[in-house]
Amino acid sequence: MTSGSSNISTDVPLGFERHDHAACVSEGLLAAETRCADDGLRFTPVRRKVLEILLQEHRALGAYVILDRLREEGFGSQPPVAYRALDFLVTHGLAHKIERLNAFIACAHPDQIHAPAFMICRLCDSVAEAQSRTSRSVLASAAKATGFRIERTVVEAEGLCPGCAEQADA
Amino acid sequence: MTSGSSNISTDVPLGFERHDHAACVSEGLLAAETRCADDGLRFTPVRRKVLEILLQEHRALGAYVILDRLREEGFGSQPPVAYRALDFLVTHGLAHKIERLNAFIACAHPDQIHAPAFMICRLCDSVAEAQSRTSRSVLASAAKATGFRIERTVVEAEGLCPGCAEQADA
DNA sequence: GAGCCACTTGTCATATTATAACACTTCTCG
DNA sequence: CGAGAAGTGTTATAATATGACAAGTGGCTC
Repeated sequence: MTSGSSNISTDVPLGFERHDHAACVSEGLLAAETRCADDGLRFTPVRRKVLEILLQEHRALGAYVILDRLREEGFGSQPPVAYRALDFLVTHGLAHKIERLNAFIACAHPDQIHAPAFMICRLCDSVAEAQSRTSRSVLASAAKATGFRIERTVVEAEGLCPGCAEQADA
Repeated sequence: MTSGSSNISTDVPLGFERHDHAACVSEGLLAAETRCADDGLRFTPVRRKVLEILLQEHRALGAYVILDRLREEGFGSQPPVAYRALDFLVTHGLAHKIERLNAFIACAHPDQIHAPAFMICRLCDSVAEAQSRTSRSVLASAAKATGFRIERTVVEAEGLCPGCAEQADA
C-alpha cells in the first residue's frame, strides 16, 4: 500500500503515509469482490457503494455521513440501509467499527485474520490500522490469568499522528 | 480486593472472582474521597452517589440507568446531571467508559496510573479491569514505528468470563 | 418456466445515547 | 462580605441505532 510506484493522487498523509490512494479504493473493492465470491456472499450495489465510500478516506465515517452519500447516489436514505450494509461489511471483516468514535472505516488488511488495532488522530481525524498479533497483548495475558475467553478485541489509541504531532510541537 | 477476610456479601463471581463486595464500595468511595481531597477536587453528593452506584456492580451501567437511580435518590433527573458526574469521574480516573458498550464502570485501581484494559462477558455482562503496562503493547510498537503519539488507549476484550465459559462448554 | 424460499432493500416508527444553552445556587478566595 | 468560578437543574434537541413490516430480487427445485 505504500506504493513504490506511480501516481500519487493526493499528497495528504492519509493513513499517516503518502501512497497511491486511488489504488486503495480499487484494490479494496477488488479484494472484497474476490472474498465475497469465494465465500458465497452477495456483494450487492449498496454494500459495494458503502465500502467504496469508506475506502475513499483513511478516516472513520459516521453512519449518517454514509447515509447522506448513499442518498446522493440514489440509494435508500433511511438509517437501516446504511447500518445493514455496514453490519455486513463489519461481520465479514471488510470494515471495522471504531468504537471510540461510533464510526466506521474500511479494513486495511481484508485478506488477513484481523484482530486490528487503530491509531486515531484527534486533530486531523485520520485513522491508521495496525496489524496485531493478539497473543502477546496485555489482554491475552490477563485473560489467561483469569480464565477469560476472548472472542473479539477492541484496541484503539487516540493521540496525534506524525504530521499533527510535528505541528503541535512547533 | 480479593479479600482474604470476612463477609462475602454475594457469591456471584463478579469481576470474575469472589470477593468481599461490600468492601469494594466502601473502599472505592474512601479512595475517591482521599483523592479528591488531595487534588482539591469537589466530591459532591451527585458525584459521590454516581460513583457509589457504579461501585455496586462489576458491570458497566448506561448513563440512563444511572440517571434513573439518581432520580430515585432525589437528585436531578435530566441527562446532563448524570453525564456531568460521569465526566468528572472519568476525567479524574475514578471511573472509565467502556466504549464497546457506551457505558460506565467504576475504576478498580483508582490509585495507580491507568491505561486500563477490560474484559467484558457477553453473557453475564460482568466487566473486569486488568492492570496494563502500555509500553509493551501492540499499540506501543505500532505507534513507535509510525511516529504516532499516543495520548489515551482503549483496550477492551469481549468474550466469556470463566463462569459463563464453563457453562457454555457443558 | 412456475413456484418456492431465503435474502435483501426500502420505509416508517421509535429507542438509545449524548450535548447545547441558560437560569439559579453554592462554594472559594481575596 | 462580595466577586467570580464551579456546580446543579431544566428545557430542548442532536446524534447514533434498532424493530417491524412490506415489497423486490435472485437462486433453487421440480
